[in-house]
Amino acid sequence: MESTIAEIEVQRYEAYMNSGVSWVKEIPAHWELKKGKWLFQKQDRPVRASDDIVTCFRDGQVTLRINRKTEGFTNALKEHGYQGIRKGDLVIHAMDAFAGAIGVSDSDGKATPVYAACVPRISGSVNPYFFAYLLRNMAKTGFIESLAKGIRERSTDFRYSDFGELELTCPPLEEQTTIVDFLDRKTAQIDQAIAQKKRLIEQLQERRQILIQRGVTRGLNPDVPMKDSGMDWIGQIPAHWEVKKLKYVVKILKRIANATGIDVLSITQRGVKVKDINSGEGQIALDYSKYQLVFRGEFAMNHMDLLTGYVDISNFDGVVSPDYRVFTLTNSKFDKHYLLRLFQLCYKCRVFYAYGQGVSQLGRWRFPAENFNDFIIPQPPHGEQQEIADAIDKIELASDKSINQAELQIKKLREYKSILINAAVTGKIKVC
DNA sequence: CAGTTAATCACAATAACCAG
DNA sequence: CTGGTTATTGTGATTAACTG
Repeated sequence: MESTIAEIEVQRYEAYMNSGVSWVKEIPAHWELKKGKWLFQKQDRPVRASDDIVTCFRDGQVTLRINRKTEGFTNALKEHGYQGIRKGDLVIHAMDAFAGAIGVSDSDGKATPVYAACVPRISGSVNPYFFAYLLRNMAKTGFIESLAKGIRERSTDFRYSDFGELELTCPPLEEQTTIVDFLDRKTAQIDQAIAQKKRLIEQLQERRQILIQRGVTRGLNPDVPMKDSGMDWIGQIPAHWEVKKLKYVVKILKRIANATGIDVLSITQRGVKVKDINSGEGQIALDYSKYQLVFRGEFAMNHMDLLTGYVDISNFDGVVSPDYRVFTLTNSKFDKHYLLRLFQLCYKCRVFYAYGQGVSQLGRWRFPAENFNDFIIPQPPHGEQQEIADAIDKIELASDKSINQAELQIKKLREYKSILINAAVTGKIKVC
């Protein structure tokens, strides 16, 4: 933590004193500690006819709801107790303050009664943006949550009255503004760097997908002569490849266990995993004896929902839901790992989706056995299948490495950002 | 009664369970 | 096999139930 702070040119204030409050040990000697209520006053404004709803998000942005998103909200039948919000108000969201829902509004509008709209007690005497940074920092460090009186998870109820009793670090006004400007600048830089890393990850994932797709459907040699495949989802394939219906390649199995005590497997989007049925998590079946057997090396597929389902080769002996599809390779001219890549591609690129059936395309879109059996796949020579599968393994390994690295960098940037904000608003560092 | 506090809703995503 | 349903989580709200 200290070493991360050292990355910026650390400048300390000349003198410090004990703060006397629990959440910060010492503060610059010329700063003051003031209760929230001496600095800010709660406003109770009537709602105007033209007001739109202002929302305070957990990242601290306080803006018209429609600026961020328009869906996923319900509208009140009668906006009982609603209040006016004005641009520049320090807004505290009593329910979600513990998670950082505190900020300065960038718009005029109205909000629900769980919001507190605060203005400086003496106009122009404090910079609300400084205190928004400070309070969000107190949320991030868990201090606001520690004040909770209620029992349920979101009961923190950090209301104006609680805010009013807090002793807040209060630098001179010019310093508040200097700190705000500094943090605005720095956090914008950090956010930009994070956005860049996120784009990089997207690009890596996209590129990986393209390479996998190319390998599976066209092979590794780009110069090989091509022919029409007759499969609408591929188009052309190498001229020396063949095609086969799945029923000549794999066989669907259904072996009901009629016994319990066997490991229950779950088919997740990260592969087949052993499910912990004693943890109380997820859905639990009344009767596991009707589950079907899966042996190591066999395929298991969630064909119940072509949107959220997936397919994998099991690394475990166990049982899965009888609603799932277990099948095994029966054609010695095919390589298991090439097939798996092909199937997984068909999920990710919504190829199977086109062959689905059901009442709802959202959540209930199945892949009927008949369509599965008649599904036509490319058949490269066996040795080439192995080469393709090996090449894809390598691609995946390399891109995983880059993606993990970028994710780690994002994590570090986020940490750095909160450490920086913490240091600036509590006077651990002097900014200029 | 108004203002708080507790409970509940909505919606999306994931991974299924169950009855006929 | 088909159609209907569910548990859980996160994050934005709304609304019912208390309390003085």
